[in-house]
Amino acid sequence: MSPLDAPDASSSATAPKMPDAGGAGSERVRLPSTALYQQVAERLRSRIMAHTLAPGSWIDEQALAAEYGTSRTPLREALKVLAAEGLVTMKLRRGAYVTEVSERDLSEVFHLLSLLECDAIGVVTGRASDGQLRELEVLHAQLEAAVTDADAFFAANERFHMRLLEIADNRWRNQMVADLRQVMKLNRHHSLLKEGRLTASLQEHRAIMAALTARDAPRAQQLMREHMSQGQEAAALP
Amino acid sequence: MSPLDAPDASSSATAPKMPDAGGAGSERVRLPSTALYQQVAERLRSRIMAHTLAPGSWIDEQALAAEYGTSRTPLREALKVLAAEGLVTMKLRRGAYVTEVSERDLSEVFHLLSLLECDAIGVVTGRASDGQLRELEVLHAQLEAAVTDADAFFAANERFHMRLLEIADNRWRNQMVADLRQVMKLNRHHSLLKEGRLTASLQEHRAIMAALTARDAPRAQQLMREHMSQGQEAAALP
DNA sequence: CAAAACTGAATTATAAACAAACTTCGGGTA
DNA sequence: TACCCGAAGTTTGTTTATAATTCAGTTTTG
Repeated sequence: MSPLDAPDASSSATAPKMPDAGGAGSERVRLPSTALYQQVAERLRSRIMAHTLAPGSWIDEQALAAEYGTSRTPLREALKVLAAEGLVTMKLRRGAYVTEVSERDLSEVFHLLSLLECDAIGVVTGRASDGQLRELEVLHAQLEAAVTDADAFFAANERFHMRLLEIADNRWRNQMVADLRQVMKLNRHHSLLKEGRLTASLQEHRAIMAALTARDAPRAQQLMREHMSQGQEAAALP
Repeated sequence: MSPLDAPDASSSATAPKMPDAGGAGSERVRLPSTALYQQVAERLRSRIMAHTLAPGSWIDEQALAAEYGTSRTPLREALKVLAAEGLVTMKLRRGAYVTEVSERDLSEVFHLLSLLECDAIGVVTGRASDGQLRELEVLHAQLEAAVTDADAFFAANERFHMRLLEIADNRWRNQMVADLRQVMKLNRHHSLLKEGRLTASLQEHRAIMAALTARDAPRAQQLMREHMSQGQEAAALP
């Protein structure tokens, strides 16, 4: 049987109850819908992405455990997970620090992302149903509508790419892309919001969408490759 | 995926002394050159690959911890790492079981391996030094010499592919390929040793090597694609 | 005066203990 | 006979404690 994936999507925004460190709650109602180490991992990811935990900085286990109101064990388990994702690096007997991505790392990650997404879009042009293409058109329309709001544009862009990958429907590729995108976000200047870049990105998306509806796989792949390349150049410079 | 591994793989001069990992004796080694959870993870990987821990079987934490002479804590940390690599799957409140790879999973993994290795060989044809190509020729010669011994052939094949990736020199891709290959090995019948397949694989390698020395990137990629495809077909059937 | 070594605190790695939850087995009832 | 309910046992998740190691500050010596 295929292994069932835990329903805990990485975007599980439902943090039901934060374990209050004060312990004032006399109610013993506990609904551990997700493992504690996963909640801790998610919170750590957020802080790392927001650069509240800066790249290169060491992670103080007991300080963070105290802040989250847990013991060190779930936090250490979460650190192992994040290390496997590449977000932190573990040093023997010295703990974990937030991974620093060099310019070269960024280039390598972009290269792989481009490779994987180009492959994905090739699969999609060949296999997607008309309804799924319609779905992508809807997401693209959201992108068009969000041209004035950089944050909304970024979010819509991410939704489009993620949906594309879901339609391509390769569990392992999806996981790899998710991890790579996380690593990419470690970089300080992931600003695809340079003024000119935003409209340029939109036009590239428009062309990609056209190739998709035309089910022109080679063209879609080529356009995606250029799109990713442009994105890299926009992100590489400070 | 764990992109950053401890640099102990390289020939660093620091502590090449490896304490016996199987030391179940009462004597405690005072020089832990590697973290205990990593040793446990390595032993678990071996057992999973050897199918001593069968796919789909649940993992008994305290039984394994007792067998390894450790407490449950390092074992649980190792399980988290293996889960991130895709070797085991964690179920909330029910523990971990060895991941079962379906026929479809295998196909997906092969697809990605092909994609990544084709890209790698393309990079290598463009960037490798003459000395590095010579190195690959040596490894290929080992492959030719091992045509009579299936195990030796398998090992030489792995060395060749691994060296190719090292020369391509993308840390993140290397880690991804390593993880994917591990997952692939979960499958029972990874027998690339069907009688005809072995010599066919050798000939494919010969052609790939020729394209490499000729620095013909498109041809090398095409040949590698066919090589991986053949390998998949050979492995897919029981 | 500088450099090496020693001592102390702080932090990590591991182990053991505790509590909650899922599973299993048994009994009762429709 | 089949199904529902419940308690005991086993297993996981989390907390707490212990041992070992690193780092910083100080001292001592050449």
